Amino acid sequence: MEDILNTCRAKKLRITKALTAIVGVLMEQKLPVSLADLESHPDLRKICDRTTIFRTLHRLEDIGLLRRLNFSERGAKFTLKTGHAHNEYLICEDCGTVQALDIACPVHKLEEELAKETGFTKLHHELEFYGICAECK
Amino acid sequence: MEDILNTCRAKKLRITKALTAIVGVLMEQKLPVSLADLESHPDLRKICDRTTIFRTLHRLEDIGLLRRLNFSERGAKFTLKTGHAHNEYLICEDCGTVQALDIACPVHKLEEELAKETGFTKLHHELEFYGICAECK
DNA sequence: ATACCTGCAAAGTCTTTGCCTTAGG
DNA sequence: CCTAAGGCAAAGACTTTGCAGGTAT
Repeated sequence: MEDILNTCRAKKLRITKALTAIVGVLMEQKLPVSLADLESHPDLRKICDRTTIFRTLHRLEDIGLLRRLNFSERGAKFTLKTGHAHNEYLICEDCGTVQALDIACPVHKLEEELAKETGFTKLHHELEFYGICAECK
Repeated sequence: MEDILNTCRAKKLRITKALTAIVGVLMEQKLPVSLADLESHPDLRKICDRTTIFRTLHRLEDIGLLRRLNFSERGAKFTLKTGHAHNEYLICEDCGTVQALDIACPVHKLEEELAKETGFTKLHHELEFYGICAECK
């Protein structure tokens, strides 16, 4: 938590009540969350409105602390980049549940090769497996 | 083309002018396209409107001929599932260009393991690499 | 003949911006 | 103090739906 706030300070963000609350909520998430998820979170509902969350998320993204994911049909989801970020997810197309896969990155080597072959920099990836889960089948 | 239309017939879709035109345009695409891309395509612009394309895409998705992808920040993109579908893409976060990677699927084995371990069925995946391309850097 | 399909317009949903106020450094 | 951040309301950008009329089978 302090690490994150220090990075914010270093990047000239002001440490406001909203920022600390949002970072706090983001830290306790096991899965990526949407803007709407945050808006309705009890710790945020009363202290800041949607616009503040929206802009704060973008600031965090700009300074490289937050990753935006696009796997939901409608709307982005966000996850902190700190620590052991998961980049692989398993999603049921029927009930919509998402689980992070706790596996070694299966495309790390490929990513390095791509960087070499294509000249792309700052490579990262997003890998989602979709299917129908055991319950829904 | 005939294969696709036959599948449509088998699934009780009516073979309308709009359907054949949309399938035709989809077949000539090398990359996934958005609803807006289709709407402005010269072969479609005059013969059908956005709603028709929207609903046709959903019908094609329902009968399993079309895949919906979510990698663009805003709005879905679609690609036919026929033949050698690409499931891996390389995307520049600055200029937004997308290229399909012509590589052997790097997660095929993992996908089979997942099916076995989790009980998921109908597994498929979406893998996107993001970065900054050589020109934009 | 009868479902299904189409087009237009309108309603939704979620994101983004303008502008004035508040408060961090 | 000075400038970034917050809040409200309104504008955007797409997507989705209702309904009347057209068309494939």
